[in-house]
Amino acid sequence: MKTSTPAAGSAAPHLIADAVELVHSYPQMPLTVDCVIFGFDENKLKVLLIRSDLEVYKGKWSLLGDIVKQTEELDDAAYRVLRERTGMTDVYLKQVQAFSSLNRHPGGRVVTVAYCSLLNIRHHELQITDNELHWQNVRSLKDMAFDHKEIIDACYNWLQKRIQEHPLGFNLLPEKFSLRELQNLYEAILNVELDRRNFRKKFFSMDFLIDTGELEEDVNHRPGKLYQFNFEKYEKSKRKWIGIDF
Amino acid sequence: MKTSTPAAGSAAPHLIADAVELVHSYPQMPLTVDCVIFGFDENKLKVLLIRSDLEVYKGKWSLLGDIVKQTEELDDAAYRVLRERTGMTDVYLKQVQAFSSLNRHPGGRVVTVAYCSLLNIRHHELQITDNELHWQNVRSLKDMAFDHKEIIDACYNWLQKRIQEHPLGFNLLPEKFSLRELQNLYEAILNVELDRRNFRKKFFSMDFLIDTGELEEDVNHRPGKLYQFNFEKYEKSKRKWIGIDF
DNA sequence: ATTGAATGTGTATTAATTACATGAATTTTC
DNA sequence: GAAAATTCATGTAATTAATACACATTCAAT
Repeated sequence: MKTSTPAAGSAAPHLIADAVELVHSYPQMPLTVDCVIFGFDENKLKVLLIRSDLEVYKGKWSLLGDIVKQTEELDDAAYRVLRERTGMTDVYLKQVQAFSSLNRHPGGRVVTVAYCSLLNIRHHELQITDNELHWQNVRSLKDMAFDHKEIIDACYNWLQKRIQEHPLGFNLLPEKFSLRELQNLYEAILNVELDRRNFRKKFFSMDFLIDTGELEEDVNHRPGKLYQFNFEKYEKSKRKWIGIDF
Repeated sequence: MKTSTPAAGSAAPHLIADAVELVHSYPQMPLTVDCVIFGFDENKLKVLLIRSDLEVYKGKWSLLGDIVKQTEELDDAAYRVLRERTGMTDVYLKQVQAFSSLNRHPGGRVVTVAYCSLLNIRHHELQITDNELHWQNVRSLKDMAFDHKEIIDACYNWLQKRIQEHPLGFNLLPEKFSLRELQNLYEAILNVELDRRNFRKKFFSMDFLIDTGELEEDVNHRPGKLYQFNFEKYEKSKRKWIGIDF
């Protein structure tokens, strides 16, 4: 998953043995990943939660997470959680932050690395059959297990910032979307109201939207045009951005 | 260091015991922190390195890092490294990213969390007596131990981005600085040339610079005014920032 | 006193952001 | 099927921010 810098791969065996011995002397601790999985539905930003499997937290909601295996990279562990829980593979996923409070887990010292994931709540692969799972409004979280409220807050802040600088939002929408849907998404995530005309102007001037020529269906008013995001063109443009401002 | 959400602190003892048993069944692994300590000197961005203590990496430079203790938070471990190595306490320090490649350490699986630290290279508390330490130009790194080149690159990218949105840069300068020094800092970090008049206009319009009334000394040309950054005023302003752009 | 080098400031141009109003397409209502 | 209601689609003027650019001032060195 991560590009790896081979670490002294061809060094003499006794040197490696020394290093191995050193590492064996290091204190060890359990490491987990927790996925903050965002979805967008009914014009609200949602997060996917599961009932805590700990009796101490009975009834409380928690994030989807798991231990990191001895020979597993963090990204892979997070993808594994996503795959096992949602059945989805090509999902947006980024590491956000490690949390290490000593008392964050009632069972003892557990360090966790939080990941932010974005997916389309209507995606056909997404089979949330487990009735212990549910999508909850991001702004009505309370009484969560562990430090998961804090973790979600961190990921939500991260998302609010990131979505303004990178085209992440499209991961939350269907492949084809109307401009109104896109604006609703931004308004929900940023918790602001935006002027429709200026919003459209902004996105059109970026010139990354492809007009599919299709129209919305099953909508009880004049249907809007459907667009796709031109990821290919975006990748090529890669703007260099200087704008000191604080 | 981190605000901690007490985890089911008052739950029944047998429930805690269950949780403890669960955590004991988790795989464990060594965890370290690595500090990317930036300094600014001779109009160049520098990073503080130390000779690797591993024989496998004999002669190569590495970051300042250490193991995370069983009952130590990540932030505290990073601060400890800073304190022990530089003698400095009130230092800018932020977690950046965890690195977990399986082969990143020749002695076996070691996950590390990278921190970005900024300090004034001339600070009187900074005692780099150890001649195994040295400040190296960020843009002339090669042949580093572990994946430390990759870690520095990540922190450097993080810094380039962050410094445009938050007043971090001042941590690299003396308390009182000239506008020219400030501009040199930005130019060095962002690797661009900026127009002097527009740069000044920009900073003055933010209105966070305090004119100390003092002038530069020991400079063989017309001395510039010395300014301080008004952190207090900045903290109060906390602009809310909406600017979709990518 | 003259030269050199860096500081300090202002203005005109361009680009980006904001505020704001009307006509067109489609569904619902009567 | 005509009228009402709703949402889509678009343009322009005013403001604000970013950029490009030139000259007078201060101090040090000679």
